[in-house]
Parts: sequence; structure tokens; C-alpha cells
Amino acid sequence: MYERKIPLTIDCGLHLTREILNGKWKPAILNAISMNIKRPSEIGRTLPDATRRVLSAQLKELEEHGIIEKKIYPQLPPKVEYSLSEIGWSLMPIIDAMNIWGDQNRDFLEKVIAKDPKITKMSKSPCELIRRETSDEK
Amino acid sequence: MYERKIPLTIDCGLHLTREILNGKWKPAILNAISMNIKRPSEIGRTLPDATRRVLSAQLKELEEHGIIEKKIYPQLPPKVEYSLSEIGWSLMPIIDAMNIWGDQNRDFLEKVIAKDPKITKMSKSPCELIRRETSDEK
DNA sequence: CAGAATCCACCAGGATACTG
DNA sequence: CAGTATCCTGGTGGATTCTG
Repeated sequence: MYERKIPLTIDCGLHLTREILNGKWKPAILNAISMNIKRPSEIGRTLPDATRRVLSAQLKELEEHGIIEKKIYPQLPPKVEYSLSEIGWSLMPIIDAMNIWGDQNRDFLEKVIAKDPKITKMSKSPCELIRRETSDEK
Repeated sequence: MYERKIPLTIDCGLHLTREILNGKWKPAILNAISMNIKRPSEIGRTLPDATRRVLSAQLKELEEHGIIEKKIYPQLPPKVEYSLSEIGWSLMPIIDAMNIWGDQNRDFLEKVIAKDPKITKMSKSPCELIRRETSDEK
């Protein structure tokens, strides 16, 4: 065994939340699930730039962290549906706020972020926010 | 020159916001600055686990992204003060929400996150949230 | 005190191929 | 369709040192 040299720090709530949301696609995944896009293949179609491998990994983490729940239908072909847990739903206002803030400041943000050499690809479609109409009655 | 193989994707507002907040200490830095902790050394003291190198880097990014502003006092020893920009302030409700959500669910989150082998260090102090009283008059 | 310059360990996440 | 196993690379962020 080897003692970790760089221990990760979790102190105030901010860090806990950061940890939960830490993962390139996690916010988007949660957003998708909240919109009733619950099957892995659907989520994959919604996030075409995410690999299935990474998607699976982040879904698993979210599940292990208790943010989403997984329902497996023992069929062929297999069918799986994810849904937000109680805690997961309580996270949605934050996701929504991020979504809205980003859209509201889109023009500015795209400008300043475009300078960043790390960002090379930008597609501009705002996320759908139809959830309110559809599945918010949870 | 070399064409990037793995372009970063930015599409809906969610991703823009994720990009801005992407950095281990960025939310905490913003939180600190919003509480009138504006000098680099102070911020460093507030976040003892962050290196000065990383702190500097993330401060610079936040500044380049227009989230914070930097004021340099040409003195010896040098003095620098950061402050939130207009846009930066508009981000604070999200930071606050993350802070509050994390604190509210602290017990649960610490339990599920503790299982994660990647996390080895956890300190439990909630962040101070006294800002409302002090510097919200911006 | 602020921060730039190095150096490097580690891992998130992308590509691919394979099972049930 | 869902998920796992391999393999690999770019980049984050930690440690350290040096300057003004």
C-alpha cells in the first residue's frame, strides 16, 4: 500500500457539492434525466460528444453517490432506466440556475471563453428547458 | 502547430457555466472574494490546501474570463486586491446554492462520498456565510 | 507579498473492441 | 441495448525554487 500524497480536501458545503458535480458530463446527465430522458441510449443521443464509456462511469458515480437511481428491466435486449433520487431532485435548482446563468450570459461568455486556447469547439444551442411542463410533478 | 484531437465541447448554458466554474478551487475562491477576502495571501490562508501556484492560475483564469477584477497597488511589498465583476456577482446565487445544498445534505454526502476511495481527507467545517451582512451592498 | 518558471505524478476522459 | 476491459494522452494541480 501507498499513502496518498495529495489528499483531496472536502470541507465546507461548497466542496461537497463540487465533488458531487465533478465530472464533465454530470450536470448535463442530471439535466437530461430530469427531463425524462432516462435510458442510457437516450442520454447518449442527447450528449453526442460524450463517450458511452464515460457516460457509464459518471452514471455509476452519480448512482453510488445516491443522486440517481437505477432500474434494471431483466429483458433482452436489456433495458435500464435512471431517475433522480430525492436528493437528486433537490439538486436541480442548482443545475437550472447554471443553465439559465449560462444562457443569459451566453454572448459574453462565448467571447471570453473563445480566447481560451483550450476550447476549440463551440455549439450554440441552448438546452431545452421544457421540464417544467412535463415531469416536474414528481 | 498541432490540431487538437480532443476538442472541448461547449453547447448549452450548462456547459458554459461548468466551464467557468471548472477548476478545483474556483467556487471557493469566488466565495472567498465575495466575503471581502480579496488579497491573494488572505485567500491562500482561507484555503490552506490550495497551492499558491494553483491559486494564482485559477485567479488568472477567473480574471481572463471576466468573473473577477484585479487591482494592483504599485507598492513594496506589492499589494493586489481582487473583486467580483458584475457578472461575477451574478454568479454568487449559484455558489451560495451549492454551499447551502452541500451543508444541508452534509451528513448524507459525507457518508456516500467517504466510500469513494479517491477521497481521503475530510474536514467538516461549514463555510462562513456572513457575506450578507458585510459586503453585499456592492 | 505576488507570481512566474520548472518539473512531474496522477487521473479524467477519449478511442476501440468485446461480452451478454 | 447496456456495460466492461484495455489502452493511451492531455492537462490539472501539487511541490519547489526564484524573482522583484
